[in-house]
Amino acid sequence: MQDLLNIFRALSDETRLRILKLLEKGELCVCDIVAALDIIQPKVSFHLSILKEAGLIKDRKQGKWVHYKIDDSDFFRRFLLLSALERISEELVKEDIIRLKEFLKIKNQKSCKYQSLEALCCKS
Amino acid sequence: MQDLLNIFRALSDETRLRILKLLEKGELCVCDIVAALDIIQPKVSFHLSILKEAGLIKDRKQGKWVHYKIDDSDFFRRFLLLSALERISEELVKEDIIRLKEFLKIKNQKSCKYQSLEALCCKS
DNA sequence: TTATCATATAAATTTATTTTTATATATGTC
DNA sequence: GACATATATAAAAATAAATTTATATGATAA
Repeated sequence: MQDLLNIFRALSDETRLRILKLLEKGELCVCDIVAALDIIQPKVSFHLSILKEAGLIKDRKQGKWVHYKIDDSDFFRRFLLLSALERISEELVKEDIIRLKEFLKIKNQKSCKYQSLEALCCKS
Repeated sequence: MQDLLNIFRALSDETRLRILKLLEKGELCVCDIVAALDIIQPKVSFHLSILKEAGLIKDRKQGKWVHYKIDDSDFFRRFLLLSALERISEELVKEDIIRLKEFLKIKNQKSCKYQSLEALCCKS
């Protein structure tokens, strides 16, 4: 029961649904999400920890960065996410996506000055 | 979005899942639920109001009684409930069901002394 | 090795939710 | 009409969750 409650509790917050809606498009690191949602970093970390705790997302450490993505190892959770996120219109997260794209563009320009370093870059 | 948040918020509480688990078996009036869960009546009314607000259950007034049942008019909600409640083992709500059966037995003995009144009784 | 950057965590605060207690309302009974 | 019963609601209190601010950690770069 606690397992189920954690899942629903994790899904009952607007910020977390916005994060999930972004992660549906692919893996992102914390700073990407901070930029996309335009909210402070500890707040993002807090919400990511709840989503992770609920088994909805998983992380991957790479150097200074921590990348998060949807955890699709459990069928029920995956299916719940799919059917829930489908019900959130793109219109509602439009601004988030614009800010994310803008941020990724600048980030990818700044980093990777040398070809040889490209593989190490945070280009999620 | 608010609609979706209300649904998940409604589902992220143990008392409410217990109520839903009982209602899956059929319509019940408030006093049945109070007896089954063995909690005070205002608490039950509070949780029922949240479930109703989320569109997960609906009520039907009949004399002094208010009967509640799962609202199956929306496909997404119905399907969400089915897949969620399926994940709660019967073991966990065993006691609730025992108390409910006990209560219904006594209730049906007490009321309906006369055949002619039977149709008016609260026998959910 | 000092500085910087990305992220996490802790503590304090604010806000929201749940629970309890008391009371209101509405229906039906005597 | 006075009383009892089922339920709802309001107010107060208790608990939990989210937000902010400050700081810690750990990796890399200078």
